[in-house]
Amino acid sequence: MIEKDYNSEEEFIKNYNPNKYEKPSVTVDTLIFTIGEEVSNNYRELENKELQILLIRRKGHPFKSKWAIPGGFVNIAESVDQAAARELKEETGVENVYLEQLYTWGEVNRDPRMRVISTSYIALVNKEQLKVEAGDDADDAKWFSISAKVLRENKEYQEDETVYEKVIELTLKNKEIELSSEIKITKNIIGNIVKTNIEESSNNMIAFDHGKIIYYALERLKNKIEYTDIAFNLMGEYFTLTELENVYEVILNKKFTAANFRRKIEHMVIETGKYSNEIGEKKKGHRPAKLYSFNPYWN
Amino acid sequence: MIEKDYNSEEEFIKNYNPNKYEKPSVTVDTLIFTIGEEVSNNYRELENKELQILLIRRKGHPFKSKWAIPGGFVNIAESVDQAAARELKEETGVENVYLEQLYTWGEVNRDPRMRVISTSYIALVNKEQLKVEAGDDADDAKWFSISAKVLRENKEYQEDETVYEKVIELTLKNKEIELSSEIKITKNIIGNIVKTNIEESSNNMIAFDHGKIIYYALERLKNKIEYTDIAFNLMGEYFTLTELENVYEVILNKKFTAANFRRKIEHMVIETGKYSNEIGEKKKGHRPAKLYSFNPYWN
DNA sequence: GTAATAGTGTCTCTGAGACATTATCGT
DNA sequence: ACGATAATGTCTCAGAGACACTATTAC
Repeated sequence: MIEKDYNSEEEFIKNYNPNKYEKPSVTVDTLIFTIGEEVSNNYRELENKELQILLIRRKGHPFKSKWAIPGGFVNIAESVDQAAARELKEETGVENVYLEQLYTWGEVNRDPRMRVISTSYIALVNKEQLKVEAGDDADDAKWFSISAKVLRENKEYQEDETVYEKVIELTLKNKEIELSSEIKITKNIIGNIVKTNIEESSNNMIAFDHGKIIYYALERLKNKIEYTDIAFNLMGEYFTLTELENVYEVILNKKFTAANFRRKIEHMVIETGKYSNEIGEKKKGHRPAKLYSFNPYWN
Repeated sequence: MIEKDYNSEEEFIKNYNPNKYEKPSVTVDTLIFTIGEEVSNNYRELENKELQILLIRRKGHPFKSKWAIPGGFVNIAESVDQAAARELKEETGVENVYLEQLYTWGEVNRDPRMRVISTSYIALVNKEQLKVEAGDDADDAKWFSISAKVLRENKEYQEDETVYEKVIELTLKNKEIELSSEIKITKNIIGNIVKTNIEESSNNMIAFDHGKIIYYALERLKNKIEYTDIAFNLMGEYFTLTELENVYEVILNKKFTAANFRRKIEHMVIETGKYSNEIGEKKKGHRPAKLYSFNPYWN
């Protein structure tokens, strides 16, 4: 890069040509997660919880009528964070929720139209706070439950190289439709250097590389829920410990023992003195639970 | 976004105008970390280890003659990952080292010339593998040792809001020069929602927002070294457990007890049968140490 | 012998997990 | 009374940390 030697920074900037290089387009995608519940018929039983993500059916090309993570272009006058928050608000009406940058996807051929670099964000919202239940939306946005299954796992010890492969099937479904994506994770170990590669080998009705992105987000959630307090972003103001436990179980896809779970998180919550049968219409045929709130001083 | 309704995806793409929106420029910055050592005069003593980062003195505007993380524009035909690897190779000559995406910085006024979105990467290299000791480089690249000090910490419990503030002083220095940056971390807790903000309040001879980026990378390193094997990317093929311990200590800025540290990482290493006095010219006036190598099967 | 690092053994404390037991509600 | 969830107590096991101790080298 050879440039004329300007004396002052001001002079330099005045003469700078910002279109010297061909530029990629930059977009944001916001993965909106929430906890949904299936109501049960039994008056005694609690609702079944599941992790859900909001997807949008594309109206135009490319990937017309396939399902995609909501997103759009970053305007020239807004920060990338702001663009993500804007997309979130447009789609769900909510603001001031948990919003964390996930990853920037920079492969050359992600979008058939042109070179697009996309920064993805994770948003965690509590379903009670959603003004409009998405799904009524003109956009054809719907919540999909998320589940992932390991299809294959393989480790090969060669001479100078260890290769680890795992194939995951990601399933996104609701009452009307079921989407799926097969993701292959490859770890390549040579000497001390571990290289990890993620690719989407096949996919059913999911736009772009969004299956891969959802998988990546799920892994991030699993990690962060273990050592941070992000789970509380999915809770309402008051919650029972069983509800909180369900959120952990749904994201980590494993069961806890109630007694152990309570000890694990007791320093993060505050007893409110309220009970689950006092608020709302949740009359259940069993012992009412104490309602807790998040303890902002826990660490 | 109103678009004509094309019948096929091919037709749509052919007619798509990729310059409908004004685009930002996209750059990559690669934070190159290594472990450096100060040789000691005492024949018995081991070298003092320190965490170092490679910075470049800017030759042109803006921020002329200030120190910056090496980086550059993403070419239209290369992926963002490739751009980061290319920058790394240009600067240090190394390839096939650990390279991890850190974060994408998308504030509007990061660069006075124009709108620049920058994706930063962390590279971990072993100094022995560096062909050219950077610093001889025509680019005026130099290694700086990194240290961070907490200047102030404050927690305020207001009615509906908890505000936590921490001010960190980041110091980057080598024999000739000392740079510094003051970084303010603010946590804002309202209800269940925790928002974290990082800003650079002041800065001495560091270009752009690079002080903030280095701080962010340091935090990532501290986190990941605890639950992954990234530390081994900073080691050579053979190493002693004391060397490994030093790497952990330098990054985490705390001391371990040797016996405990050994138990902690024993499942990640393999005894090689070699000893530290057999390789190289490291004749030291104390008991020679066993040499270990990374155990790729540890998890 | 000395001064330095290398390496091991033991104790305590803490947190996670398994499991058993009691409490309380709506029907 | 029944069937569900709520809540607590106890035991074991594993890992982290503190600390004391022994081993081995170059000079």
